[in-house]
Amino acid sequence: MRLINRNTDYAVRAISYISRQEEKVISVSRLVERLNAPRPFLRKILQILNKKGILISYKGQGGGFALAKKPEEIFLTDLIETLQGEIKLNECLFKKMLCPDIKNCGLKKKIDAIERYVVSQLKSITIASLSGNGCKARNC
Amino acid sequence: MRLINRNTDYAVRAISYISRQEEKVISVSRLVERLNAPRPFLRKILQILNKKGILISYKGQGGGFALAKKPEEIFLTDLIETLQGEIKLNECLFKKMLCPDIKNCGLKKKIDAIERYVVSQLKSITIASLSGNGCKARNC
DNA sequence: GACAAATGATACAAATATGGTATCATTCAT
DNA sequence: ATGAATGATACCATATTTGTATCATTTGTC
Repeated sequence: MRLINRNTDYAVRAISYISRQEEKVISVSRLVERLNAPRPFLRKILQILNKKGILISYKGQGGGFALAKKPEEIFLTDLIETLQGEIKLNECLFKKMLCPDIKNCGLKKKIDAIERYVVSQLKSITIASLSGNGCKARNC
Repeated sequence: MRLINRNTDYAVRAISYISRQEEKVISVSRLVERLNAPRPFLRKILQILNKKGILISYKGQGGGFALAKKPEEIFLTDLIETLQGEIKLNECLFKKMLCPDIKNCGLKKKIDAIERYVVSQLKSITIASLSGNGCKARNC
């Protein structure tokens, strides 16, 4: 039961790293070196972030990835939703089969409330808020 | 990314159901019927809850499972921890490999705070609080 | 224009977690 | 004694997560 998986974690590290460099465009080779991430796996992640408009990619010699937004505008929820899918702590496991009246399920209501809180908290986290923190830990 | 898996969900349903019956001891056969759960799977769950002191089992003819505690004393966290393991939203994925200073990781700190909140909320949920709610939905 | 350095796209595979099955042993009320 | 129940445990199927491999396309440099 993890809120953040490896996709997202690599993404956070990569974006944080890029955001701290002088140069804007950083190659995968450099990221692989710094993050100790498996190259094809990291590439896949970066490609997705590119498609989603969080990064911009440049092909050809001297190419790589740059931020498409300011670090203050990249939210953790964006990364999670892009790389792990919608944030749903709740997702009832039985649907109509077992639950004649899912709307009145006490458990669902309570978990829903928790979920709303978690999402609201995650929404407040940006790459900038992580880096600013003196977070050398995540290699950012 | 679910807070509650099928183990726990079946457990909640089973315990809720038992708590609402006149008789104290309920057989697996009856639970299977009411909950529409796969018998061997449910048995495994009930056996674990028995070992953990949440249920009491009675062997032999007329046997089955009874609550070992009052519904107000059975917390959702107990069930989750017993059946899914410790509640850890956070669990850093890279340990020492990548993180030279995990204690100062900004992301970890933030997720930790969220985790504390979630656990505190889950701790406030008991079987009684679910059943009392008019929760017919979960077949309790 | 040729070439090498980079990403784009995509199919495949290994490892792990989750959900479920099967079977035999043991206990106990009748 | 017997049958109805749980105890213990090994196994299997499926889904998800994590990672690999490969070929196509783009682009800067000579």
